[in-house]
Amino acid sequence: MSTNKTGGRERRRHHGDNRVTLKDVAREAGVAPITVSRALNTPENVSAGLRERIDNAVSALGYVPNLIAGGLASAGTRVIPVVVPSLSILTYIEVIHGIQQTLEPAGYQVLLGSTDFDLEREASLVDTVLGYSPSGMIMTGLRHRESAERRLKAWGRPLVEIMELGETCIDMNIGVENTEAGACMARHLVEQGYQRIAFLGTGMAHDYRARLRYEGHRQALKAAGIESDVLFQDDQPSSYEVGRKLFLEALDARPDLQALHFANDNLAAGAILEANRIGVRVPQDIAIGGYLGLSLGEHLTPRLTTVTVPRYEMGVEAAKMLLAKLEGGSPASSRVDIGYELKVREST
Amino acid sequence: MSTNKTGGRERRRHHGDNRVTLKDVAREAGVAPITVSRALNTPENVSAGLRERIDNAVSALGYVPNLIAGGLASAGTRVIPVVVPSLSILTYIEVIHGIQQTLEPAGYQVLLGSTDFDLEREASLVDTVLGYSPSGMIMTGLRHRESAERRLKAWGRPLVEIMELGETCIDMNIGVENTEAGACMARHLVEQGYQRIAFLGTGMAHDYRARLRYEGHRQALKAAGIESDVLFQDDQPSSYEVGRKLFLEALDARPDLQALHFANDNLAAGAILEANRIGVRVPQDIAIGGYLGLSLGEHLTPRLTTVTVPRYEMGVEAAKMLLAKLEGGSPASSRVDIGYELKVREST
DNA sequence: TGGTGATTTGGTAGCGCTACCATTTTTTTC
DNA sequence: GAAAAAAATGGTAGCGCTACCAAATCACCA
Repeated sequence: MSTNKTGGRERRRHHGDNRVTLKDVAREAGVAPITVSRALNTPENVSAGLRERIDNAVSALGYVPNLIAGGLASAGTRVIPVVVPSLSILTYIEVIHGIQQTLEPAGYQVLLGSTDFDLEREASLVDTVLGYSPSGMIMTGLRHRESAERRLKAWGRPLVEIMELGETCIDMNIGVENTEAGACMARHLVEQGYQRIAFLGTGMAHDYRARLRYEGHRQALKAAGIESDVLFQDDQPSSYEVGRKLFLEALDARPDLQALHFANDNLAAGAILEANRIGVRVPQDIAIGGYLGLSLGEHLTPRLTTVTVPRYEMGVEAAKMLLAKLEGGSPASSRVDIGYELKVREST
Repeated sequence: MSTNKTGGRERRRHHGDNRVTLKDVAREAGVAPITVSRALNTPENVSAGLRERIDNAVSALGYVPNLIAGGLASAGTRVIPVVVPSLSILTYIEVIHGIQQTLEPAGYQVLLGSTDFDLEREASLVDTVLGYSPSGMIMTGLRHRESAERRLKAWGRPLVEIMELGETCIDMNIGVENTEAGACMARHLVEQGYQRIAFLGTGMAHDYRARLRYEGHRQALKAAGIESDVLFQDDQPSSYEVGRKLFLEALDARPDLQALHFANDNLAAGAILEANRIGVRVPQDIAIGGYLGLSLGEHLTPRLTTVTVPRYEMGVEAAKMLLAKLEGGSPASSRVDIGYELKVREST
């Protein structure tokens, strides 16, 4: 029975998991706890000899720091909440992937939050995650409830708003000009000689970035002298199935249409796959354009013309901006246009 | 200059963000801090009158609990780390989605970790995330480094291992019998009359669940009296592109093949899309089967025969098992076979 | 009306760590 | 070689919250 070195009534006040603590390491190494703390956090302030003794004690005891305690005592917990509208949309996943691949090697962990496009939920999620004393934070979009915005500003730590670009971000901003991107595809369709062009999207009631792209689409058509404005939409989240549905709906309702501008590649792919099935020729019978640059697009027949956005890279860059600020410096720029690219392929 | 009510040299020892604390609420409501804590955590132990006064103070001051401090003082932090091999594989994303949609409404936050299929990284990630005093945890697979396994056992809190099914889990287990699933598709192909069947997969060196499916495939073929065993593999992660590559490689190397059993639907979809493009008829020229049940499969021409696994549901169930245990009870079962289903469609 | 038990409130002592300052030791300088 | 500066180590006091126990209040019944 290993009573305990100190021999006392070690009843361990709380429910302690009996984890090895910094104190244990200190005892083992014969130094003060604070010195162990230093050896781990700012090794340059500890003499080489002690450092080694402490490192040995750490591995001998299998010590793992309690980040919660550290977070309470100092500041951040090396947690970075990432708040996105949805986890069922590939776009956000790819951004998160980029973020995660960049933050994890730097010793930060990603805390996931999703809002289902509901700004009210976003606001309450902000409250919750701020409770974890995060070191920084990444949020989607530039529009938030006033309460959330106020709290984030008061919070005062590094924050990157992604996906969208605007004048008035809280701290840092990286994204694309959605209006521009929408206009880009519309212009392309017009240049290809199409006149009767529809825009097809989903969930545009809550996804205002999709609305921005639609807005760009309309402006571009107008600029080209096309006044008619055809819109098909659906409330379900984007999927191949909804793309297929919107495609059939459009064919049925407006057989005269020459080109379809889909709000994203999922929808566009669903349309092309259905076209393949029912023998509609793309682009001869009808042209199809998308947005995002999903890899699937390149494997379709015909390959999908799309406006690609470097989603993974956006995540990486957002994380880098955050890291730059976390590590005391400041990012090269606090407002980054990650850009987009029109990929003209055979579907238009 | 608002010096401070107490009038003192309020230098605020640390770097405090000046956040409203429980103490502030207590002062505002005219009660002891501990009472506020109770009003928030176990309101049934506080009289209605006080409860209301405290609630008012909370919203008047905009108090948000510091979960870090709470986590340190009590036990868990209401954080649930979810450790997966990769965030670029749709399967894991869908599982995470299910987990997140179930845990978030219950007041738990998901902490994301990815291992890149490296058990060494997994072990160190386990150390890191345990540092956050999580309330519970979800991990992928049943095989871990001995050190990680030891720590998790010693940790003693709810843990669900997902994706795979086995006799010896650490705490709770939900998943599918990969060997069985692999055998299921192979049997189907044999029953359809195909004899010369290949298995095509990626990253099988590190993805042992894919190896298990291959193993099942082999056993089924053997059981059917087919001794030849053709395997094509690639080291890159699964993608449409790699599926296409493997498909062409197989056609080229073994023109006599009758059926291709792909390790997942991403690969199989890449193959069908390429077949469409180069005019290979599926299944007349060659049959194609997959694994997972990605929605894309249903939109291909021909539609993809696959073994579906309810990935989102697996996430939901894993989270429910965890919640059951976290809330003091115990899950209906600590080992759940989420099952799979052979979806026979036109590609075989 | 006093005594018993149930309910409600409060006090105290940490959870494990680090900021801040004090002390000791080493190095540098004239 | 002594004084001054720099570097290395330690002590103490919390970070904001909750577990545990003690005290006070209330309800109830003989």
